[in-house]
Amino acid sequence: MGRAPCCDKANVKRGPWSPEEDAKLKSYIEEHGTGGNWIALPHKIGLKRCGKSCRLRWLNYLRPNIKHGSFSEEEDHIICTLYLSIGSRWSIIAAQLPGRTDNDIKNYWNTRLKKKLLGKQRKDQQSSKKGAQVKQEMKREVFDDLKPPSLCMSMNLYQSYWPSEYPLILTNPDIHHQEQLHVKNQVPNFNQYPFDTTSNQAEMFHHNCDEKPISTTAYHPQLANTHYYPNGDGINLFQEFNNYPYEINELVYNTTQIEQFDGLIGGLDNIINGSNCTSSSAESTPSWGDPLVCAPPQMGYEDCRRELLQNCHRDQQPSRFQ
DNA sequence: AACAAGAGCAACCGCCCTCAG
DNA sequence: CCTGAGGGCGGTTGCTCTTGT
Repeated sequence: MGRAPCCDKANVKRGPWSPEEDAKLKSYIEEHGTGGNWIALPHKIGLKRCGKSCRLRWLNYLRPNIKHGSFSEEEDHIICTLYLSIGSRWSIIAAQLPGRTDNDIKNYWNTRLKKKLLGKQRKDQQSSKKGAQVKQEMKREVFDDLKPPSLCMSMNLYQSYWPSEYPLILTNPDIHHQEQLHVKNQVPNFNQYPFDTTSNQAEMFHHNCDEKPISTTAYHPQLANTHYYPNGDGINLFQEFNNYPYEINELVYNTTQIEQFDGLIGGLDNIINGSNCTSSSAESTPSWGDPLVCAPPQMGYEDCRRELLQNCHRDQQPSRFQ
């Protein structure tokens, strides 16, 4: 048995809202509120609209303090940084941008920011392409048919917080296609641990890193509310990374100019916690292609875990976190 | 000037989660 | 505990406007 529709689709108006409908909805909600029931709302006002449609119209367009118009550079930066950190959780990203709706941000990302990012990347690549890179690209064409190299993304997230004495090699998750992206020098060697997409990736990481590096999430417990939860054995750092959008994986995988992503990820601190990183340029505010120099973690694994748990507890998270 | 292609965005769709009965 | 309604959210669609030829 299928699910009952929320409204009689044959008898509701669809398509663009008229100014009259907007005015009706706006004045009613401003006077009476939503009443906690969107489905019943249109009947009360005499609107021939689906309740969900009313909700969407109110949230995305009619409610007060909605910001329309172009996005600022700072907003761009926040969106990109959070997208790289938490993926397409538009409502969470929107919560960091007062006046912006998740729908707005989603549209903005899909139509402009994504292209801006990829366009910049391609331009950079074209201008600096050398023989080895061409070779790598040819090799990658074969690889395109395979699973996106999600681990590259997750590894890269660590970069800003990775102690310089523990340089990284990014490795494709597919053990049969170990094309490596050298981020800094060498070691540790992830290849020695058999990898498949269903294995416990956190365990592997844990093993290799001697518990020293801490995830961005661990530094920013606010984001832990989204998905990254500690379990009894530590923090499950990787459970979401397989869901990373392909183009971001590709971007990270493809890039030889990791500094750009350092800047993005390191910028999280500026956005959420206040600065823990310093820009390598004279400006205090990081911008595109502006490498950030981040201090190595001051906290150890246990410290971070404790802090994360405290935050979970404070925010009344379910007991599974304790 | 006319047409096609592309870009931008509002709105819809449908799945998932929560919670009341 | 089970079920179904409502809300929330991410993905997608399709209309309108702009730009290029």
